Amino acid sequence: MGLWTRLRGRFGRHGRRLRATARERFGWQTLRPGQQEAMEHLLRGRDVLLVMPTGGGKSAVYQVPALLLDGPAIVVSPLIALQRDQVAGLLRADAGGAVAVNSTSSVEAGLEKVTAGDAAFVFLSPEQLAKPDVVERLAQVRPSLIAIDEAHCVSSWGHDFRPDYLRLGKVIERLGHPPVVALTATAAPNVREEIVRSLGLTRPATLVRGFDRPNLSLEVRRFAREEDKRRALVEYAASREGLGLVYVATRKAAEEYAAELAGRGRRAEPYHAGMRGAARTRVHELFTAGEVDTVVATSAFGMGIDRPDVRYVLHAAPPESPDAYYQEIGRAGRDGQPASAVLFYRQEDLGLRRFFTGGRADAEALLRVATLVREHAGTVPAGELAELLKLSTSHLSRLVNLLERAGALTVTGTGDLRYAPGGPEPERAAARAAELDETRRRVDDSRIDMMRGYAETRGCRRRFLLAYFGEPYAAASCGACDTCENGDAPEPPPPARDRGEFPVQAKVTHKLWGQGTVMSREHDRITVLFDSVGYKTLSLAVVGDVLRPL
DNA sequence: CGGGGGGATGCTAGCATCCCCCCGGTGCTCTAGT
Repeated sequence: MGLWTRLRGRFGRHGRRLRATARERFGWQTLRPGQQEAMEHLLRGRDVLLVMPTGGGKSAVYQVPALLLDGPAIVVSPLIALQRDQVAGLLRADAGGAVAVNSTSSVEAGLEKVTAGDAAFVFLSPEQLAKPDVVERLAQVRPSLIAIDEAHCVSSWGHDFRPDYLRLGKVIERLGHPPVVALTATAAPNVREEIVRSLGLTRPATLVRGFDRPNLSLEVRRFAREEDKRRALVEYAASREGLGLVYVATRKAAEEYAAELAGRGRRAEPYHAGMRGAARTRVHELFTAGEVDTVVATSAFGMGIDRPDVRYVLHAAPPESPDAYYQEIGRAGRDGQPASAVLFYRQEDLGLRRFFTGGRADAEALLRVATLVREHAGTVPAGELAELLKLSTSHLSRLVNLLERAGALTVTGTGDLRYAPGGPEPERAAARAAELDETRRRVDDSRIDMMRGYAETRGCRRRFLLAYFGEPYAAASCGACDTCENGDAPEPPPPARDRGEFPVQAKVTHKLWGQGTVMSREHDRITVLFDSVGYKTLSLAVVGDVLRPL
C-alpha cells in the first residue's frame, strides 16, 4: 500500500474518531469545519495556528485530540482566572482530569497529580514554564500536545510586560516539540508571523475563520474638546438599552465614567487592575449574570468574559492598535444580533498610547549585561546577575531576550546565562540588540498610526479593518459603518483586472524600508506592511522610484 | 505625548498666565507578616 493511501486512510478515520470523542466525552453533537480540520492536523502531528473569534470553539480544538493521544496536554494560559475556568469546565466533562499549576496553590502538588497520571490537561502560565525544574518534570511525562491560549500575548506582552512569553519556543523544544496549537481571536499577518517565529512552529497549518462580523456596526465620532467627547459618550451609554462595555485609557477615567453613569441612574461599574481582587471578581460576576448595564474598564477587562448579548462597546480613547481594537469590539454581538462599536475619538488621545510604546531598552544596561556575562567565563545564574546589576528579574529577562536574538547570549537548560561561543563583541551585540528593540518600537508606533487611520478614514471602516488583517473584502460598501451610511465612503478600489503594479498581498521592496507586503489599496494610495518599520501608507503618484515589486 | 496641579510671576491686591513637574496599562511570582 502506498504512503498516500495510508495517509488518506488515517485521515478519514481521524474524522470519525474525533466526532465520536467530541460527542461521547464532551457532549458536542457536531464539529465545525475549522475545528475538525485543526484537530486532524494535530492528530497527524502538525503544528497549527488557529485564528477564530471567541465563542467559536477554540478550546475544543486541543481538548478533543488530547484525549486521543498519549500523555497529558500542556495548556499555556495568561491568567490564573482563565486557568481556573478551563479546569472547572473540563472537570464537568469526562475528560480525564485537569489541573492548574500556579502560585495560588502548591505547585508541587499540582505536578505530582500530573506525574501520577491524574490529569489529562495541565494549565500553566509562561512564568511557571520559565522554571527549569517545572519544564523538566513535564518533559518526563511526555506531553501529547501543547496549546498556547491567547497566543497574541506572545507579541503584545512578550517584549516588555511579560518577557517569559518569548521563552516559550525554548520550552516547546525542551518538551520534545509535540504538536503545538496557537490559539487567538485576532492577529494581523505580522503578529501571526511573530507568533509562529517566536514559538518555533514548524510549517504550521494556519486556519483563519469567522473574521468579518457583519452584525457589528462601526462608527467613529470625532471631537475637539475632551469635555464634549465625555458628555457625548455618557449620553450614548445612558440612553442605550442592553448590556454594554466602555473602554477607557486610565483607571481614573474608569472610576469617573462609571460614577457619572451611575449618577444618570445606570447600573455601571468600573473595572481596572488597581482594584482589589474581590472587587474585580464582583464586577466580573455581575457582568456574567447580566446584573449590570455597563462595565467601564481599562484593557484589564476582557479575556475570559463570555456573554453573547453585549449590545455595544464604546471607546473613550483609542487602544494601541487595530488588533486590540478588534479584539475589544469583538466582545459585542456574539449572539449574532445587531451590536454597535463606537469610537469617541480625539487625536490627542493617541498621545498616551505613544507614551506607552515609547519605552526603549536601556542601551547601557544591555552593554553591562553582555560584558558581565562574557567576562564570567562559563555560566551565570540569572538571579545573581539581576541582583548584581540591581535589575528586576523581568527587566533582566527583557534585556536577555534581546541579547539572545542579537546572537550574544544563550540561556542554558537550567536557566543560566552563557556568552554564545563565537558570538559578537559585547559592544556590537548591545548595539544590535538596541536596534532590534528600536525596530519593534517603530512597528508598534505604526500600529498606532493605523489606529489613527481607522479613526480618520473617509472610506468604509470595515474594509479598512479587514484589509489591516489581510482579509479581502469584495463588497463595495458594507452598509453598516458610519462612512458607508452617510455616503462619505469614496469609490471602491479598482476591479481586480486593473490592479496595477502593486496588488494586495504583493511582496514589494522599498529603497529605505526594505521588504514589505501590500495590505490594502485605495484608488490613489496603498498601505504596505514593512518588516523594519511597520505600516506605511504611500501615495501611488509619488511612489515611483522608491517602491518596486519583489 | 498630553493633561492636570502647583507654585511663581506679572500687573496692579485679586486674577490671569506661564512654566515645571508628574503621571499614565496590561499579571505573574515569591516573601513576610497576620
